[in-house]
Amino acid sequence: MTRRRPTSSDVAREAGVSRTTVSYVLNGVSGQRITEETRAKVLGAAERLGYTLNAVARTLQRGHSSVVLFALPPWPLGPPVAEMVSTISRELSLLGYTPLVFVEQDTERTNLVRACHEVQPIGVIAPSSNFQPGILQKVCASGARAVISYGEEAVRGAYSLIVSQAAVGACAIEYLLARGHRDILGVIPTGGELGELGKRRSAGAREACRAGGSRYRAIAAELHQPALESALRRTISLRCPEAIFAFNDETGFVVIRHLTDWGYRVPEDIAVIGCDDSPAAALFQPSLTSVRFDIGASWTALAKLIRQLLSEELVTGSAEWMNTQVVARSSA
Amino acid sequence: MTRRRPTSSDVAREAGVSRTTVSYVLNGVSGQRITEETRAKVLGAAERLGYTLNAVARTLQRGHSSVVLFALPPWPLGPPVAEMVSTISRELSLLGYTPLVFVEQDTERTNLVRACHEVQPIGVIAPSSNFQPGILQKVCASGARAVISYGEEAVRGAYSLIVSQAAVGACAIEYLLARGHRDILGVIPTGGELGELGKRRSAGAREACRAGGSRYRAIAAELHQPALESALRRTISLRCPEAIFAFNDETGFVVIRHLTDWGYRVPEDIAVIGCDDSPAAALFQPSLTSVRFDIGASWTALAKLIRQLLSEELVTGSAEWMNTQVVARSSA
DNA sequence: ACTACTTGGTGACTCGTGTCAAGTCGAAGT
DNA sequence: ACTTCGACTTGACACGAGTCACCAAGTAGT
Repeated sequence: MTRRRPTSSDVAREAGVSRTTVSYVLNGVSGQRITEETRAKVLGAAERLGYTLNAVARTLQRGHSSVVLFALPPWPLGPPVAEMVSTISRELSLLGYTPLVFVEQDTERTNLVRACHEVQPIGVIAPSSNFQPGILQKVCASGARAVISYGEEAVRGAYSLIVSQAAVGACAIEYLLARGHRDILGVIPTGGELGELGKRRSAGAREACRAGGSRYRAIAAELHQPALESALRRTISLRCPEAIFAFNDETGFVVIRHLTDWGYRVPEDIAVIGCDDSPAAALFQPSLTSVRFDIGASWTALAKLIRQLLSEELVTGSAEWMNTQVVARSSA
Repeated sequence: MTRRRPTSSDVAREAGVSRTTVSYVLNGVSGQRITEETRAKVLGAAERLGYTLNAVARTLQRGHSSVVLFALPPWPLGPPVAEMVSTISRELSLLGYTPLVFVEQDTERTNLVRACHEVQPIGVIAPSSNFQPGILQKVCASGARAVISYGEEAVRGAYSLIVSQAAVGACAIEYLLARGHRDILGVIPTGGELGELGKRRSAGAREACRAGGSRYRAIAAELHQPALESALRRTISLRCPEAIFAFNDETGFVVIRHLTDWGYRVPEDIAVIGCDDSPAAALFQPSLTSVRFDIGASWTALAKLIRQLLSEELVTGSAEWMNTQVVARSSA
């Protein structure tokens, strides 16, 4: 039922020429002299047989495929990341590469290396947290010509896109400072990679408060748990903050709900700012002020960068790759 | 800098045996007699050299890799899909396969075939809308041993997971009928693939209403646009429905916001039910009743199915693969 | 001492493509 | 008649692994 795909030998036989000639014609090799007539014969035979080249064989011979592997961290990804994935996919696809997404497992980080061995991608884009010592070398040894890391810190030997979560926190704080708030409380969820993200954003917030001469406290607890509610109540009754910086919009929703339940008015008594600018933020009552961040101003710029990296030799460098911006609504 | 990876020939040389022996030892081929001493020599040499097998070469020889390609439709994917992806990834990874995600382009559907040629996956999981005539055959010809389709309709020749959007709509309506509502309005967004989804859910809703002896109207408009607001107002003033079925939670939020702005009480005057059970649904005021659907009750069951398909010959069949369930909250 | 059989291991071929060096055959130049 | 091109073709090797058929040495049987 599943017929064997025709090979270049089949095409050669059909066209009555040698396999070498077929290869030269189909790859448009320059420096070889081939008559228009022969070209036509080969092309016609390939067409008739429905020839498609075996990419795996070419990968074996070249040492790398045309796949660009895009590794994603294991935690659930929101709409901005989804958009990033689909846009980069489209751009790479237009450039003639085959974009594939690799979802990391929280258990083992070396799976990225396994995936690289499996498809020998020409390019790899992965979170910087993934590049434990030795990983980059293994990825390169698998044939990758360009490696791009994205995340908080730079990776030596890879082109690093700095996506700073600290900057997100700082952006939120600067907005609150500009509104005159001088006592700010951070609410940060714990647990797993989300907790790691939270620490980063909170650290950026604390630093911004220090620089702006403002007080900063933070409470950390698991979302949707009674522990968060009680910690929040205790902290607030101890000393009521002027504003609350929520790790993300969902945390913001929870905080606002509790505050209003307890009789606080938002934003009159306590202002609340979230992060991520999720769709629900505009619809919530009161509507939630949130930090919107675009990972990279222009996707075509990223695509261009990737093409450069792939066409030339392995280049290293780094770039700030995050725009943050507060979307002001009624909660702060 | 990027040293060549050692090959099995290198291991053979290091161990002082032939390449054949190395292959037999490393693959644990039965029916071959190999001394414990030789085994140890080979294993030791492989260890010393840090040998890792070149998967591409094996793919060339076997005709397929250990990659399972998971194709995703081009529209933005919500948290449930993200969870599905990450869970299936984990399960397949545990089974020894290499799961990779392929994000389809809205422009060209044949890109899936290109990706298959590039990595020659052993298994392919793709939306049923992708299987235009001829596509399945090409995917199989690229070496795939198991093909699973998911979506509204079944695909001949592939194992089909029926994921019925109509059932989601029907589930919502049945809940409303049980609550005694007899005049229901559907609010469905338009545009692109989301619109396609909407039509399906709305059709299921209409059918359920017909079966239950209830009236059903639907309005379709682009979300967050004035057109939706005016259409909603006009329709309601014409005849006030007892309940509103919103295509998804976000639509539900918008609807509730408008209704309360206009002085209607939810659910006393008009009940509202959403779909997707998004995190914000519980936090919204009033909290939004929503249809939760698990795509497949048990992921391990799906993993088991995949393993079966991969280990045995190509099997076809189909299964209903959707559980719907209403999460009752205050809005309906 | 000859054959039969087992043990332990190897040479050679395969998968499909790229590419380089060498060879062929006709036509044109001197 | 000899050389020199142009336009190919041919053959060979490489990429890295899997695997079938065979072989040399040792052992047992008669």
